Amino acid sequence: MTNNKRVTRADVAKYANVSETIVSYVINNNRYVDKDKRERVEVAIRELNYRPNNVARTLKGKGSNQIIFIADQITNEYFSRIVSHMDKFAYNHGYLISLCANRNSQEFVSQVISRQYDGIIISSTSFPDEYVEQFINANIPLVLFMNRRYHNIPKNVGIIDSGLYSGARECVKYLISKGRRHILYIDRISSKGTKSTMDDVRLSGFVDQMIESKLEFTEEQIIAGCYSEEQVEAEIIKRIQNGLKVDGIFGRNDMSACVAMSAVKKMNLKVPEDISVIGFDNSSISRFCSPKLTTMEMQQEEISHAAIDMLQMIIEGSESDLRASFKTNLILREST
Amino acid sequence: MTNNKRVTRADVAKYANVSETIVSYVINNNRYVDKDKRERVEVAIRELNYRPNNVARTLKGKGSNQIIFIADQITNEYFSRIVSHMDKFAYNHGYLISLCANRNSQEFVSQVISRQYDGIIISSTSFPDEYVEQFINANIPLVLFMNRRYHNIPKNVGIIDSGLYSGARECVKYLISKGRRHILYIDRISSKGTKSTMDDVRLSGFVDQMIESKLEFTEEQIIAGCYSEEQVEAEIIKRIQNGLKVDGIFGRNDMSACVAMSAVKKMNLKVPEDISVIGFDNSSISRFCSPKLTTMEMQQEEISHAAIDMLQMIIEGSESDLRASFKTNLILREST
DNA sequence: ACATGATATACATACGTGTTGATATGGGAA
DNA sequence: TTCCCATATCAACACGTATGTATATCATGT
Repeated sequence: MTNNKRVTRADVAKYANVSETIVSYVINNNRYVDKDKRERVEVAIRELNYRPNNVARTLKGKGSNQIIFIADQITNEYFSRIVSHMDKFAYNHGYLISLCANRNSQEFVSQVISRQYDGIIISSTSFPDEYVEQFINANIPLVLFMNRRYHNIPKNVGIIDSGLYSGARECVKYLISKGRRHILYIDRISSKGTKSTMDDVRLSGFVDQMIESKLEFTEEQIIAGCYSEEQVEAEIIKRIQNGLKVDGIFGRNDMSACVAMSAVKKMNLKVPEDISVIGFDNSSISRFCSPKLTTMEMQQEEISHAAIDMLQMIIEGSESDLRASFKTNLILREST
Repeated sequence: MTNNKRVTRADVAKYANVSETIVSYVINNNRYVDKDKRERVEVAIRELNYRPNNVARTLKGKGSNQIIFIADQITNEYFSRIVSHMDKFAYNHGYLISLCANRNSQEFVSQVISRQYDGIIISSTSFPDEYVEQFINANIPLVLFMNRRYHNIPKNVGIIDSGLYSGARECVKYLISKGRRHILYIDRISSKGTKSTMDDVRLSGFVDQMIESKLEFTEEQIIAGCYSEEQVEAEIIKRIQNGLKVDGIFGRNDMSACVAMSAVKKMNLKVPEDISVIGFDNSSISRFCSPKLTTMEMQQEEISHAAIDMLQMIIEGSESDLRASFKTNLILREST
């Protein structure tokens, strides 16, 4: 085991026979430094394998080069793609990403603030407004995904509409264009302990479009709050057997839609002949299930790029437009 | 907009009319403090909403309470489950997790070291040994997933065998038990720019078991290095049409297995009658594809728990066993 | 000749915290 | 009394870095 003391700026200075200040100037490249000394410092840095301590720099106010991404559900394919893209783009800007899910506590908020992240991205249907406000008051650069409705967002907070709301409306319209009138909405299958998602924008989009298109619509057409696939299937079957008329199903995500398809099959009905099914996310199950699922694709890469870019803008303090909206893309397959 | 200066220990001291040192003692609870003053400090902390700056504490050597998880492919369901579990367990220990994928550069290694993470977890088939060594030399607590072979790992580095190697062997044995003799291996569909995965333990498991079971085996039975589903399908069809005998297919993950099933269907062969197919990961596509895929389930929650626990052990310096291995679990469905 | 600007260096301070060592008080035991 | 220990406090330093301020040298232009 080699000697293990952290190599510091003082070591470099000693090795290069210059003052610490010179070393600092070379590293930050913001002052005149004699050519000869500069070279000696560079050699010393390489030789000693020195790297400025990021923690100390952060304390001095240079930023932590870290971004935190606050989400709720991180365990689905659609989300992991976004994370992956963000990770990539963030790194191009020199940032590392911390990820966390379902941390809706004051304790957590305080921790985040005390860690001096350079920026925060929130994509959560359950993260309370009150906590978002604390981040805003702490003046931390912030970008929000409009997975749900926010109120009174200042101009210096980035907002990204990833198209979920309009996408959900598109889904309904498409089912209508296929002659469907009696549409069921299947919410996501939640893991225990997660809140209800009644302010989810996909659901809002669904409801708004149903009303705007003057389709008949009651609460019975929404299946939500289920914790297992079996429960969802049972609910669907029960409602249809109780006389609810259904010729179309809109799954909040592809998983929900697939579960709905199993339920339909179990009732010896055919997809899409008897009931059309449409999903959301264009995840891999939508391509491999049978029949293949018509679904809505999001511009995940573009969205991720926009989020990181916006954050960078805010961090740099440049006065640019911090609102962006994206459209979803309908992928036609066999289930409609 | 409220006044925005960071509230610091000095503010608390002033508010409570005590010295800064007293505040520190109250927070760290490591010295005698007068009961009255203690209460005043506690009130002040609450009133001012003070929280010790994590960055400054880190600089003073108290640890950053951050862990970094280095991976290669983070965009699949199996992995996102592990991340999700880790996030949960880590938070219970007071840690936040940074996530990053495919950062195989010296620059990145230096960055990680300079950020003073309390621990590192590596699950990558491509992260070079040389960099791992740097982490070890820097004395950063480290846990490795045996996704590939490592050499000369010191005793104070945690190692977790998640069962991929033995699981792969189980898959082969199971196909053999079903009377299959001519088995094809389908590697993962890689995104451009990723390295070949010839030291992947699943592949090793496959090869070793094929040889041990004395099945005929040539390189032609391995389909790897493809960048798209179409390419994989084409390769399978080509080889079979060229006369390669195939009655079983082992997909490195469920996605590969599903693609293989499409190829088989396109040749008007039947799964499982003509060719048995087995996957790996028990991801959701394995339940929704048709026929439903036999696959191998990993103990993701237990593995994640073990990783965080080990890291905690190393950080605390307690002398415990830092080796753990898990078994996979065969899930029988329709494809075999 | 002088003023000016570019080049070049170093000291001292600050970021917000944890901890050492010194000091003070009071009570009980010798 | 004197000694010891528990209680209680705080000034000063250290972690590793960035930078404002001060100072010095030198070439250039007037």
